[in-house]
Amino acid sequence: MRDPESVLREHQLPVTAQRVAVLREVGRNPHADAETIARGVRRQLGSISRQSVYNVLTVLTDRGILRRIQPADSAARYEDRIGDNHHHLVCRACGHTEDVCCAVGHAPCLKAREHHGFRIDEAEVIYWGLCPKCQAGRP
Amino acid sequence: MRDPESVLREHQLPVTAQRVAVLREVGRNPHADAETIARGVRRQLGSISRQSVYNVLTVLTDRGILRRIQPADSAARYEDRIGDNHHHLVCRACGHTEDVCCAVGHAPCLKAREHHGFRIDEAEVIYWGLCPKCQAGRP
DNA sequence: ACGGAGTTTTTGACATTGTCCAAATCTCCC
DNA sequence: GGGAGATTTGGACAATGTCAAAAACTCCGT
Repeated sequence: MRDPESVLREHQLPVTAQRVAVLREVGRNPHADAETIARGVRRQLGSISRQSVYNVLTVLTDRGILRRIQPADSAARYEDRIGDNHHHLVCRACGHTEDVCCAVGHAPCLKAREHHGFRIDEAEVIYWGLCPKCQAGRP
Repeated sequence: MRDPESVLREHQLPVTAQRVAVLREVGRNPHADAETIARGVRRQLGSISRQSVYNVLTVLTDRGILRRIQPADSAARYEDRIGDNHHHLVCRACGHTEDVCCAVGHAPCLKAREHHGFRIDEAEVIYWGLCPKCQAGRP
């Protein structure tokens, strides 16, 4: 992710310490959940309210600056790698998440054959399995 | 889904009124969440504890009798259509969920090109969009 | 049928993740 | 600097689950 402050300005969002710090945290720590991000921001700023973390993440996600992913059995996670339509590999045991390139090609990489009248805007793919560590028996 | 009682016996699970009722509810109401299932079971049995609903759903899911799906922004949902590797169409506005056939072919219908050492057991695909009703402006 | 071992259900407390609201604070622009 | 409007904060609240121990039930052999 580029300089957080510039990113905010480009999107005409007021620049606040909280937003800058959250963006920095997500850049440093892809697939982090809200609580992890909050802890990181507290190391940067000293403190931040829980509500602000959610406010910021929501605004940034709505503007398309961040992407929210929400695998089963874990809190929502955030990443700043957007627009390249990659997918995720998630460990069933420890929740560890990795990016994988799109299985097929360009976005949208998949098209449902039937759409039941839905207007589809995204195909999300999650590969479930066990990460190397959990296969070895220690999560 | 076939006769709930037979299904339980085949899996060597003790047959209890709660399990039978939960299975019946899920069969009747695909993609229902735990709370919806609990309400349905209460109509059948008069009452069931929240914990039992979770116990039953967990046991049945672990045995592969039910499948749990957990789209972002909604509670876990359950279905009894398993083994055919179908996927889901989820409405971003109202959460309404529909089944769609596998986009490519047989299970597993997708293979990640990189696997980062993960042992992958399932590829889950969720198509996000707006259902016909929400497109029309009333959810 | 009956008894009893082992499983399941219930109850109630607790944890996590997130939202709502109003007041205080801050950012941006003039 | 001043001020309008947006953001952050703090505290209560909601939804979705999980934990643990006691009560109830199912199944199996007799």
